[in-house]
Amino acid sequence: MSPRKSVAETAATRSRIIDSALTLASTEGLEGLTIGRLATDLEMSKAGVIGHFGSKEALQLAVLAAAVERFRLRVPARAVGARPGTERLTRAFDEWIDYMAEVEGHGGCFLTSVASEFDGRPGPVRDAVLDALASWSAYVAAELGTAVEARELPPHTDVEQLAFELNGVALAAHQSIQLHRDPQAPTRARRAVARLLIAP
Amino acid sequence: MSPRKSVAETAATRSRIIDSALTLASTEGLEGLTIGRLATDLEMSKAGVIGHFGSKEALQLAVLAAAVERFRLRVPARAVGARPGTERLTRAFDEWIDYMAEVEGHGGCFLTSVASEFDGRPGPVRDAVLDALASWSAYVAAELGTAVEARELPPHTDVEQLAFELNGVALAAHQSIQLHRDPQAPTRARRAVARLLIAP
DNA sequence: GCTAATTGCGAACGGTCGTTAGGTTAAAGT
DNA sequence: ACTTTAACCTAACGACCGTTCGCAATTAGC
Repeated sequence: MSPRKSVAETAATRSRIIDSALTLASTEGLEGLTIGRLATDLEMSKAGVIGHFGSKEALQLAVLAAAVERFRLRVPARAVGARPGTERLTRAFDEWIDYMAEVEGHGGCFLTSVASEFDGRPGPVRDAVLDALASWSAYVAAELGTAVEARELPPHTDVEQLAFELNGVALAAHQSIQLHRDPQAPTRARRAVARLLIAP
Repeated sequence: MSPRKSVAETAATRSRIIDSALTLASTEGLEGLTIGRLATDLEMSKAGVIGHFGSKEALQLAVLAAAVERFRLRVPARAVGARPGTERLTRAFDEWIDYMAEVEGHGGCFLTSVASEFDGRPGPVRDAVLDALASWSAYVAAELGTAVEARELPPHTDVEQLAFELNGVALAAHQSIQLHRDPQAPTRARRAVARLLIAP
């Protein structure tokens, strides 16, 4: 039927699968994702799809890794230009909020959704989620530490507490956008971040 | 085999099923809940289980309704004793946080989990979730309004904004407890609520 | 040009899914 | 005492699940 592709196109097919899987999993969940459905969407056979990964769990991990990479490129990478401290953090949360509000089918921040889906389900997927969130937490904590040192925040600031509250703002934004589809959510979230990061 | 039960015990069986389904769905999700698995846990046949509800979706709605009722009895009902305004709201969030931190197998606030699971899945279940959350939102907004009238909060308070941020605190608590199993989460959440509700 | 490796397909596997039909048994109504 | 109703069962249904096997087609290495 179709002509065979060169080896260089193997990676292309792989990422085509992951792209489609990301879209599918953002509505059905990472566990609700099925190989048959994925194969239909891609106009491939089930064997052709799973052959690239070996098992469903490996596919799930690959999809998650792709989502994490996408988040990294979209959020922290776009904030490197800003001055370390509150400025960079504000920028990063700004980007995150924009990212969640994009409606190009990928259903908000995939990582946030999967974190909720797998919170009570031990295994490699949960571990990978925890890794990604730990990395993000470390990033936020480091920037907050810088901000305190630079006196942008009061010296007695409880960094862990502030990180907790910032995370809450992001989660509230995610829910407002995904569930309630409230167009004011990004504005509210930005205001909340500002209230936390700009010393009163 | 087993003796037939009286009609009065029909409701008992029904609630036995719902109880078990709540436990199961709090780890597997409401969609990941399975009639076969449920029947095995209850030592019943699949037909015996589904016969009480008619379809899986009806079962899901019944489970959700039970979770909502449980939340109502646990959170707002326990706050009626407190004075309307910030006092009652603080009490309500206190109860909510305690509720989420309970580890008796029911996996935190079920409503919060399902809200995330069905945020991108239209249908009766999503509608029921939206109803429940709208009711809770109205409750919070009303108490905040009372607090503003009573000058417990500044007159220029943006009630919607404050409700958004309070919701974020609850979501952060849910994630910290369920995913990270951080024993400090309740303390952090209470501190965050206090920072929002006690005028600086 | 020949061989080896890669890529994807078709078909099938045992298993589980939600749902339904029909039968059995006990309780309720009269 | 007899009938009706309700609760629950076994058995089966078609559909789909993830996974595996063998095979055809194409490319890469030599």
